[in-house]
Amino acid sequence: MSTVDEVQRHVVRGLLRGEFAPGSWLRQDELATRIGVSRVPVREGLQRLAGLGLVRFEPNRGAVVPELTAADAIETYALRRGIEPRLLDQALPRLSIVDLAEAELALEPHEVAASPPDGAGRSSGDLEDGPVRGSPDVAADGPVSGLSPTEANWAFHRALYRAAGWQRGLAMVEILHAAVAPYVLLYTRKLGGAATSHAEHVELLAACRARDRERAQATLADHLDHAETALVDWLRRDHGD
Amino acid sequence: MSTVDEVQRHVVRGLLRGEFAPGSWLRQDELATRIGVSRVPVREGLQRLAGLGLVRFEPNRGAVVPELTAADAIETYALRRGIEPRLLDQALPRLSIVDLAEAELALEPHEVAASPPDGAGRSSGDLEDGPVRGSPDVAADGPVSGLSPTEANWAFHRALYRAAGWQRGLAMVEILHAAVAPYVLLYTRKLGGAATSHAEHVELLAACRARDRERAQATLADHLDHAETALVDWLRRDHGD
DNA sequence: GAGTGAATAATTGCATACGATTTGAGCCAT
DNA sequence: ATGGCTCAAATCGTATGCAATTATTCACTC
Repeated sequence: MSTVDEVQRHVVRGLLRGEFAPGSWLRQDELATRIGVSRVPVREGLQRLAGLGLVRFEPNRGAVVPELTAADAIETYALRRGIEPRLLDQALPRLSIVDLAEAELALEPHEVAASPPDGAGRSSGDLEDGPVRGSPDVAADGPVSGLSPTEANWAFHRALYRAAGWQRGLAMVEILHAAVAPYVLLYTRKLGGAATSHAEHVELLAACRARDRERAQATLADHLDHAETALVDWLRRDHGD
Repeated sequence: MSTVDEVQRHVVRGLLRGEFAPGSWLRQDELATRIGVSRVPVREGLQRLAGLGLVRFEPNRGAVVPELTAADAIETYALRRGIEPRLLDQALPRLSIVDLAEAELALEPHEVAASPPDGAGRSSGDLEDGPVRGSPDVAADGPVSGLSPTEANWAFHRALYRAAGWQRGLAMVEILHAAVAPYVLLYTRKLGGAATSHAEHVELLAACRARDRERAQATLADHLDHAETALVDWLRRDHGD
């Protein structure tokens, strides 16, 4: 895997785990030393993510994790409603035992103590921790252990969509998931909205096992509706946007 | 506009105009000298496009314009069917006179002699642009002149979708357009399939003017179906995939 | 003490440089 | 001629360095 790929993975993972708070700056030096490369491949990785819309480059200020408005969230879920049902439809008859097993695996609770979003990189000078030392560096992505809720959520959906064989569509949906992940994490931890989501996942998986297209589609539609409502409400209420 | 943005524009434009044939390599030195910068921002721009899926990086071999299979085309149009109707739906009640005028403008015939795909993205050395200063060609996107058919097509759709205010969705659709553009150009020029597409555009614009949602949606659906059929058929027949 | 402006530090964006990898040409043996 | 081997040219990927921009500190005024 190329260095740029590694950088991309590192940052996407960080986003899914809530390590990069919305509005925080992704310091190139910091990422470079953390990953162990120079700033050049770091910048290239960030540019990839910029292409995907997961970060935004501001002239002479670097890359920032975009903050989400309620309107953004509505758009994101509208796009998910446009894409995910088609992916599911395409994948459903092709789902292998492995896919289903992987989805089931992602259903187990995985909550992990993620590095709390420290308002990272925010100019306000309370980064008394000295240089960025001692991050456990996570490394290999082999065993499925210590997934954040959003990581597990994406792993579940991806397992069900992958069989569609739509690389581009899968990438697009991953982006949409990652785009809302920082916020989903926030409201999940505050409101504990994971219960209904989990139940819907179970139901969706059962429908997929039964190859019951109609039930699967209905469940997915409900799932998206509920997730959108929860996020948008939270953005409007607790976030003032 | 940052240098990376300029590179991105340059390459996307080249793709929409058919200047970079599918399968050809995007030589970093060549792009760098053509645009008048070093290879670093060129690479960053290409990485952005890689994030968008418009080019693919192969280790130690650089960036290549991906070739499309019939399956890829089917996926692309499925995604367009998932996204574009929603964009149109959202935009329809918000369309301004300017949007409609812009769409109408894009309807006029614009065929221009594009640099024919010269096989492998080999340097066509007649583009020497002495000064290292930012080349003033290409310029802003103000006047609509000399658009390739695919550029005009995208300009038309963009004009109708922009009012939705969905930045991410618009970007996604642009990617989908650019991804098939090289092939659409090829079969358009060979088979002259532009006639029905143009008629559908006219009809779609009229429906939008009348704020006739149902008619607009039906027209768009037909439009996508026809475009997909034409492309997929061509890929299967004349391209052997 | 709050506001202001210059000096300093931190950070970015890009050019250059160089080792590493791939491509291609020439040469030899078969 | 054809296939394989060697070496040179082309090209890539990344580290380093530097000018330019932005952020922060701090002395100074009111």
